[in-house]
This record gives sequence, C-alpha cells and structure tokens, in this order.
Amino acid sequence: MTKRSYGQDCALALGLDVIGERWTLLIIRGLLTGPKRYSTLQDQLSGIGTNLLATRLRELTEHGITRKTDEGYELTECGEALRPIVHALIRWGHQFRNLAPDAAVSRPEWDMLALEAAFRPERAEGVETTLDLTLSGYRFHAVVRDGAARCSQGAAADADATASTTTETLQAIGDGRISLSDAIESGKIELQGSRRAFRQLFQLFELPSD
Amino acid sequence: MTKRSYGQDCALALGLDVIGERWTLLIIRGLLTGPKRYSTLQDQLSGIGTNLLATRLRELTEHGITRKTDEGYELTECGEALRPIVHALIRWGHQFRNLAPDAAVSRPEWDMLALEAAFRPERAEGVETTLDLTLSGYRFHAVVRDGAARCSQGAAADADATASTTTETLQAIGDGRISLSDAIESGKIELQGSRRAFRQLFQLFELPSD
DNA sequence: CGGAATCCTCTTCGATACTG
DNA sequence: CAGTATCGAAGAGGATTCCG
Repeated sequence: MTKRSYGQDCALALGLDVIGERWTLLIIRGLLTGPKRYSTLQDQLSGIGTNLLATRLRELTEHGITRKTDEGYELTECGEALRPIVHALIRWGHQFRNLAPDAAVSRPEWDMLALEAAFRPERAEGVETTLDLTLSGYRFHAVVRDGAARCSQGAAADADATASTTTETLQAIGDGRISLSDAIESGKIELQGSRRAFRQLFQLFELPSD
Repeated sequence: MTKRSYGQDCALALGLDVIGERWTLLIIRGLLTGPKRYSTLQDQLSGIGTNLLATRLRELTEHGITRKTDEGYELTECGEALRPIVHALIRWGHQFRNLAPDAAVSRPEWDMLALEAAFRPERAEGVETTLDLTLSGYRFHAVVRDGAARCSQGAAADADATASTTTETLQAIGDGRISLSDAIESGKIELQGSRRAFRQLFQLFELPSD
C-alpha cells in the first residue's frame, strides 16, 4: 500500500511522483476550466474508473494540488501553477492529432483550453479585450489582459466582440484549409461587433498549423 | 497487443499517450543532457527495468521523439521541443524536494539540467557568456546565448568564468542558508577569473528558494 | 443525486535470468 | 553491449453496490 515513487532526488522525478501517474494530468485539465463536482469530472474524463478518480483526487489533495469545497473540487495555487505547463503540453501534443482513434471522444472544454494555449503573449503587449465565443454550441469567453488569455465558461459580461462557429471551422482555419476571411464571408463564423476588431483579436492566437 | 490510449481527441491526452507513460519523461530527461547508449541510459535511470527501457525507446522512436544512431539514442527535433516543458516541470517540482525519500539516488546530470531550468531569460537580454562549472566532481559548462542557457557535459572550450563547488553548496545558496558571498569567502566555491563577472553570471539563474 | 468503496478481470510493471 | 523472455506483484478498467 506504499505509494509508488521513482526514488530519485530530482525535481522532475519528484514532480512526476505527484502528477505523473495515469489520468492525473487529465484531472488537472478538467479543473483548469473551473471547479467541478466529482461526477462532472468523471463524465468529462469519459473512461476513468470511479475508484481511480477517487484515489487520484485524494492524492492530489494530500499534495496540495487540489482542494475540496462545498461545490466540488478546485485547484490550489500550486495546481494553478501547472496551467502554463499544460498549455505547453497542449501545443506540443497538437502534432499527434492524427493519432486520435476514430472513436475518440471530444469535449468543448478541451477546445476552450486549447484556444487558451494557442494564445501568444508576445503579440498582445498592452492589449486588453474580451471575446465572447460560442463553439459548436458551447459558449465561453476569453479575456486578454496583462499579456495572458484566460478562457472561462459562460457568456462574457462585457464583450468587445462576439463570435459563433464550430470546432471544425476553427481547426480548418488552423490547418490552413480555409482562410479567416473566407470563413467569415461564407458565414462559417458569425460575427457581432467590429469585424476589424475581431480580426485583430484573432491574430493574438496561433492555431496549430498542422 | 494494442497500445493503450486515452481515446480522447485532445492534444493533451494525445501527447500524454506518447510521453505520459511511466518512465518516459525520465528517459527524455536522460537524453536532454546529450545522446546516450542504452546501458548508460539504464544506469542513469537507476531503477528502470531493462524490458521497460527497451519498450519505451521503441515507442519513442516510432513516434519520432527519439532516434537511434551508431552512438546510441538521441532526441529528434520533436523530442528536443520538450526541453522547455521539462524545464518548467523541474521548476514546478522543486517544491516537492522534501518528499524525496532518504534512499533517493542522485545524479550530477540532473543537477546540470536543474541549473539549465533555473535560468531566467528575462535577466539575460544581450548577455553572451560561458561558465565552466564543476559540481561535486562532475564537470560541465553552461553557455548563455540568445536568451537561453544550455548546459553540456565536459569542460568549456572558452570559459568566461570557472567555478568549482558541490551540489550541497548550490542547494544551500538556493535555500538561503548561505549567501553567495559567504560561499565564495569560505572557499565553498572555488573561482577562477573575475569574481564580479561570476557574480553577474550567477544572477541569471534563480535557484529554488525552498 | 453526488461521492465514493468493493469486487473481479485484465494489463502493465519491475526484477531477475538469459541470449545474440 | 544491447537487448529478449519470463513471471509474480501491482495497477488499471469496468460493473455493481453502498452511503448521506
């Protein structure tokens, strides 16, 4: 019953002792899009065993990565510190998109996080703006501020631009199969507000080109 | 015999299908300090089963992360792209240093990589310098150039400063148990070259303060 | 209904032994 | 030196059941 460990005095190995087990980083992914209940987490992970989720959450809480509240589970500051790392892993992982099995499940929350990961801070110096986005029916908003983008579920309180499209269209733009202009022209992206503003906002993100 | 997968159409999950298995990221850590032979890799991983190492290397090579040469295994460009991610994980993992079991093994290569991870690019604009460092008998050098630091095994061809110390001293400085000045005064760091230059060079790194 | 513990089967891990 | 073969132990996955 003793916890498995690499037994190495190395920060990487010690970190992986904490978040390197199977499913752990995917649980953290779930919490990076906001606090969630146990069952919601389980639904979104689609495939994790209930005992495993319980075990992982206990371990994560013991290590101070997550915490339990009345509304469910949420990340601590220490867990929140993993956000840029998860972002980087998402950007790195894009190249393996072709490895996804046909039966692979998909969740809008993952696309939301992928968009957050696609944000390029070096293009957004001094920019402060809010985008209200509906992706295949899933509505969320991206707030760009202080050189960072943060996506959250639900409508924006005060959006500078509002857009509605599908994940397929967004991926098609990323792959270069369709240009942003064409997507807007053909109505594949429905816009409200200044088209120029939206286009500028869109340039802050680098969609995976492969 | 089919490969285990999360079965999710998410870049993070797909990336973890490739590098998320047990030991995989530690193998990559081993290769981030230079190409290595099978047995060298095995020695440095201290604990991995030989069958597991063989399996992982095969999978990594199939996925284009590593490649096999006459001199052993090395990272491809795709694998090399994991360096900043590993750096970030090392910085994040430092907080769990107290979790290391007493019997934990240690390797100078890991300290070398930890130093590389401790480099703060925002402090090094326009800096171009080379440090020759011997850490507990392990000699390597750090090259700072283009806002990045890169540590490699062996002596520097042309060093701006040469220092010799122990990993314990370096950790003590990071923990604040001893100041850099005191360490130099007391001879815990042996210096060659300009002391001022060394001090400035040292400021480019942020050693984990806990 | 949210949050698990239990049971059972299957796969993977880890260590040792062995081979081209 | 660079792996493969083997096998007991541990972990993962899935269904069901239990508790507040």
